This record gives sequence, structure tokens and C-alpha cells, in this order.
Amino acid sequence: MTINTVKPHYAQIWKTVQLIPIGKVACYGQIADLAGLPGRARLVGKALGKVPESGWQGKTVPWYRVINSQGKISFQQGSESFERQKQSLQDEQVVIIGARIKLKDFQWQPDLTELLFSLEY
DNA sequence: ACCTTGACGGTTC
DNA sequence: GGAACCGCCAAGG
Repeated sequence: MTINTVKPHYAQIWKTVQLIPIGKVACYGQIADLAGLPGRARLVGKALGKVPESGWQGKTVPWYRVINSQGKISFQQGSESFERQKQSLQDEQVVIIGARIKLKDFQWQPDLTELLFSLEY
């Protein structure tokens, strides 16, 4: 995957997702805001669906750390994707009841000053 | 250029 | 909680 073949917005979203720490989760809308695309939560979902398996810019993209604003995994329960995401999160000690994750305990709360550097604004 | 699709979100009931 | 409704708008056909 080269930078030339990728939509700028996708790249920006993937880059932001790479900042979510192990064992934490973020909401689609939250990622959109941090990526400089306020209100574009749906675009984040789309972009995650296109995450290259091989990773992006040398690092993997932890797509499974992104859930919806209600604290739930967005895939339909029981689907293959759902189980894969749930398993990946549990592997990082994230507690999941059904499809629900307690945002209060596991939501990523980024340090803004740190972000300024990471995102190279 | 027009139309449909989305791993969404907030509002409201 | 949860379901229905509507706004959002880039991307892909």
C-alpha cells in the first residue's frame, strides 16, 4: 500500500487510529474529531473497512479499538467480524459484556499536547 | 454529473 | 436500555 493510492481522509483516519493505546477504545465520532473531520463518524467506519491488512506506513492499524458512541461493537452480534473484534479486545484485557464496553473505564482520553506532536499539525 | 452506500451520532419518544 | 428518524458527505459506481 503506497501513499499515492490512498484517499487523504483515509490516511488521516488510519493515522489517528494508530494512536489509540493498547487496552483502550475510541468512538467513531471521537476519531473523526481528532482526525480533523468533525461530524464525519460514518467516514471513519468506511475508512476502517478499507484498512490494509498489511498495515499502514509500517505500523498496524488497530481498527478493532474503535466502537460506537454507545460503547458497543458495531458489527452484528454473532457475525465473524464481531467475534474477531471482541476477541482482539479481550486479548488486550478490555472487558466486554455482550457487545457492550464500559466507556467510563476503557475509553481513550488523549493528552492534547501529545496529539499536537503525533499528528504533526 | 447523479445516485446509493455507510463498522455513525444526536434527538426524541 | 432501545427503536425510529434524520442529518452528515466522501467514495465508488
